[in-house]
Amino acid sequence: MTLEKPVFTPIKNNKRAFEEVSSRVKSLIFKGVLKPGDKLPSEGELAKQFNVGRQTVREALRILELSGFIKVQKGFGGGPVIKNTILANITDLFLDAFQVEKISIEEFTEARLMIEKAILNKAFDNIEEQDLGALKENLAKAMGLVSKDQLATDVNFEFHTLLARASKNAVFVILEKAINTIHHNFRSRKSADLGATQKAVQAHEKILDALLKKEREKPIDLLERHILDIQNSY
Amino acid sequence: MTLEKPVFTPIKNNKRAFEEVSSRVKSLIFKGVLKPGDKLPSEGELAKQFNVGRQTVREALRILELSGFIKVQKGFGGGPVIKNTILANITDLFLDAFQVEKISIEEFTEARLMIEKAILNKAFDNIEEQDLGALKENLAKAMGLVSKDQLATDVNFEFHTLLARASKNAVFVILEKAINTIHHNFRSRKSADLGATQKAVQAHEKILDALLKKEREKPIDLLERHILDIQNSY
DNA sequence: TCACATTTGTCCGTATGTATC
DNA sequence: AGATACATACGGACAAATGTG
Repeated sequence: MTLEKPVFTPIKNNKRAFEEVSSRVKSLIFKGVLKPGDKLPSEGELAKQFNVGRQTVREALRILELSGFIKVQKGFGGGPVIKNTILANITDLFLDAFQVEKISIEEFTEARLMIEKAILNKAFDNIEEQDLGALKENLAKAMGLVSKDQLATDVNFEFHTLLARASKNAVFVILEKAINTIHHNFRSRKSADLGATQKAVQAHEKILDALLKKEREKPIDLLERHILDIQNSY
Repeated sequence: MTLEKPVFTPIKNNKRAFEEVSSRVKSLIFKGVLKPGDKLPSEGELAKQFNVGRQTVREALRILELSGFIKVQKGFGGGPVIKNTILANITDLFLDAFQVEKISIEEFTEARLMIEKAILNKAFDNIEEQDLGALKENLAKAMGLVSKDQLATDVNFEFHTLLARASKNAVFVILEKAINTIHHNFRSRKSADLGATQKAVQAHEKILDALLKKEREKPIDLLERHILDIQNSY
C-alpha cells in the first residue's frame, strides 16, 4: 500500500529560518502557552534561544507584527509583547485590496447591508436575555453621551458588534468587526458630526425596541434604512 | 487663518525606515506604476536607491510579501517580483483568526450559507449573458473531467466564484474567494473523493438550470442543500 | 557535468535612537 | 541628568540556491 499524502512531516523543511521562528511563536500562541500581555524575550535573547542571528529574529517579528500577534515597544523595558489584533490587521489588508480592486463605497455598503441583515436575522433566533441587556446598556451609554453633546461613535460601532454576538456565531463577529473597522476608515475622512451620532442612536433605539417586541422583519427593515442613511451622509 | 488639518506632510515622520520603504513601493503599485509581473531591483540595489541598509530593505520586503504584493525568488535571475495575492493572504489571516477564536466547521458553514445565499440573490438581479456563458463553460469542463474519472475540485470552486462575479459586486468576489480558500483548507485534511466531485457537479448543474429558467428561489434552495451536503461529508 | 555569476538567506559587529528608572 | 536596556539601522562577510554557458 502506498500513501497518497505524506503522513510524516519532513525533518528538513524548506522553510526559511525566519518563517520557522515566526511559526514556532504562533504555534505557542495557538496552544495558549503565550497569552496577550505576555512579554517575549528581547531580540538578542530570542536569537540565542533559537540559535539564529538577530536579523532572522527581526524578520520573524515583522511577520508576527503584521499578522497582529505582537506589538514591539522601543526603549527601556520594551521588546515584543503578545497582542491579538489579528482582526484589525485583516482589515488593513482589506483596505489594500479595496485600493487595488478599486472598490467603491456603494459596493461596500451593499455588501455590508446583506451581511448585517443576515446577522440580524440569525440574531433574532439566538438572542438571549444577556444580549438584550448588553444592547440596552450600550444604548443607555450612547444616550448619555449625546445628552451631553458628546460624540458616541465608538459606542455606536459597538452596537453592531453586540448584534453580531447575539447571533452566537463567531464568524459573524469577526466579519462585523472587519466591517466596522473598514467603515471607520471611510468615516475618518469626514469631520466629526454630532447630528450623525444622534441619528444613529435614534435608529439603534428603534431597532432594539422592535427586537424587544420579538418582531423579526421590522428590525431588519430599520437596520437597512439605518445603514443606507449612513451611506447617504457621505 | 489656521488650518485644522496639516497640509504639508512632515519631513521627518515617525515611521520606521522599513515601513517607509514598504509604503513607498505599495504606493507605486496603487498608482499603477508597478504592475504584476514587474521585477523589483535586487535587495542590494534597492538599498542603494533608497539609501538604507540591506536589512531595512529585507524587512520591508517581508511586509510586502506577507501582504501579498510581491513574491521573492532566490538565485540567479531571481529577486522580488510584483504579484497580487492579497486575497489569498487575507484568507491566511482569517485562518489565524479562526484558530485563535477556535471556530468550528459548523459556524463556518452557517456563515458561508448566509453569504452565498445573499450573493446568489444579488446575482439573480444582475446576471448577464456572459456570466451564464462562463457558468456553462465551467460546468462543461467539470463534466468532462468527471466523465474521465478525474477530480474537478478547483473547477467546482470556480463555479462559486463565477456566481459571485455575476453579482457585479467586487466585495462579494473577495468574500467568496476567501470562503473558497478557507473551505479548501478544511477540505485538505480529507482524502480526495471522486464521489464528492460528482455530487457537486450535479448540484451545480441543477443550480445553473434553475438560473437559466429565471427562477429566483429555487437556485437558492438548491445552493443551500448543496452547501449543507458538503458539510455533512466531513 | 562543471564552473560561474547573481541574488537571496543568514550571521556578526557596531553605532545610534529611545523610553524608563 | 545620567545610566540602562532595548529596538533600530548600517556594513561586511559568507553560505545556499538557481539559472547560464
